[in-house]
Amino acid sequence: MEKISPRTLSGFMELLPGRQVLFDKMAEMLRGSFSLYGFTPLDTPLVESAEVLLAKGGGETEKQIYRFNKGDSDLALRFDLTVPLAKYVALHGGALTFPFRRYQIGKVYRGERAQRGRFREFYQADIDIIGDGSLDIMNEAEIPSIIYRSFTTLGLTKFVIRVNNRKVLTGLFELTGVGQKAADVMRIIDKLEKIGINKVREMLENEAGVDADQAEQILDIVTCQERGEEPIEKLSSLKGKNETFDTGLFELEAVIKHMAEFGVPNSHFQIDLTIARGLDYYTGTVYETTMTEHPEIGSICSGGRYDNLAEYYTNRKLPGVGISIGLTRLFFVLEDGGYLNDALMTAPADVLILPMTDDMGPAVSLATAMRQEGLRVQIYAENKKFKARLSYADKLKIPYVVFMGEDELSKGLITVKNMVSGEQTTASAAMITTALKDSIPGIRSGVPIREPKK
RNA sequence: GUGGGUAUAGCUCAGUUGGUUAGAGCACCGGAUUGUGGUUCCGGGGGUCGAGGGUUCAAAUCCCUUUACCCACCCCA
Repeated sequence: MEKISPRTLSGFMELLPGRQVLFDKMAEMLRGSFSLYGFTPLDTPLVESAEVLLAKGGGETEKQIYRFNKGDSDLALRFDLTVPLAKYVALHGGALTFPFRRYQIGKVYRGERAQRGRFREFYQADIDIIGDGSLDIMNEAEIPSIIYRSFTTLGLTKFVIRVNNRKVLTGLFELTGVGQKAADVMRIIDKLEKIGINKVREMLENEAGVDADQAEQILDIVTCQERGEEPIEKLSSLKGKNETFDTGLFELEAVIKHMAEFGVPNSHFQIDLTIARGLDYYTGTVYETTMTEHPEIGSICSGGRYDNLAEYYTNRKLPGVGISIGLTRLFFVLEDGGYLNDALMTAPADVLILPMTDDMGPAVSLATAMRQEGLRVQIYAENKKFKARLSYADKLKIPYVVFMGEDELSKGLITVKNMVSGEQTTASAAMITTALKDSIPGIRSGVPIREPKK
């Protein structure tokens, strides 16, 4: 029979068991961090009606979304976790308590060309705080501290949380007379770090149709940091001329001030007037977190404030603030930096039982008794050679193997072998179970270094 | 959607100006060692050279087409 060649689609990721364990550890640590801030877990469907997901319409989303029909239904895969959240709060708002704080870790889908750090299927970890009618700016300052805690908990130190405020930019554009072209100007300004000031100047003039002196005014403000100027001071000089600008500046100052109180050290955040985007529903504060040692991978966590998340689904006004962490990207950064290593590796079982007689009964009873005590146990029931069985334990890094052979069973005993030290002990099942129970918690947190063979 | 690159064993890759039966390392299986793994040694299985067509006495190698993947742009986590 002709075989179909097994393959995984481009941009989709599959991990081998060892790395999957590490990925799950990473997700678990993030959940731990999020719950410290009082967020509740949420899960929503991967598939939604296309009408719901495309409510906003137009733009990149429409081009990149996976969309398909099943019977008469027009369906789509979610391309982020924020739109489904909007639907969720619009639908269940009556039953939720606001401000609603939820976290969600799940896969999202984008039908774009895959490349380094860009996947078609990837995990996002989102946290959002949704208010009913209003939401205090304090929440916008708290979000970066959650990023800070989450990343440092994972062991990361080399990252910067950049903060900006869209109202500041919008106001600035109005002030310089390019308000009509705000979207294009923002898009181009956002490229500053990547392509440099000269190309940006060129693009502003050629693509956005901005006058040379208008471009100069904007660039003067936006790149002030590179010249060693203090952004807040620079912006303050423009105060009182545009309402949107003033509001944005006030918010930016407040966020910066409270962020410090929330414990984000100066070294890990900066005002960056060039970050503008993320998805386009943001209306005020925006965040973008990049890894100092992996600029090529792009933003690993971004988000911001949106004034009316659910406007396409309800008349109820539900402002919010949130961020999205690109877990799949984060995982590669963590692996590359050696943050996920054997110290975090956990074997799938604590004990492997090898029944060596035809009667599996005693092995099954022992497994049941050990599981009752909280030990993670596998029975190796296959009729393979002894060395193959031990090799199985070795490959899976299972730390203890129990032998149940004629010799032991006839005396009512069992033998346990410590796969790390090679030591073997023969004793009653009860004694061994108790001894393992005491030693396992330490083992489970990581596989100890194997002693060299003599 | 646009541009560039790559495609040889399960994986990572060699393969000379086209020239006998296409190789290595890792992985896998067996043996040395029938109740003792991770080391070592010996042996073994596994390939329509991505697919289709062409040039040639002869193609993994040269040409054309096509597909997939990778990288970059757009955009983004």
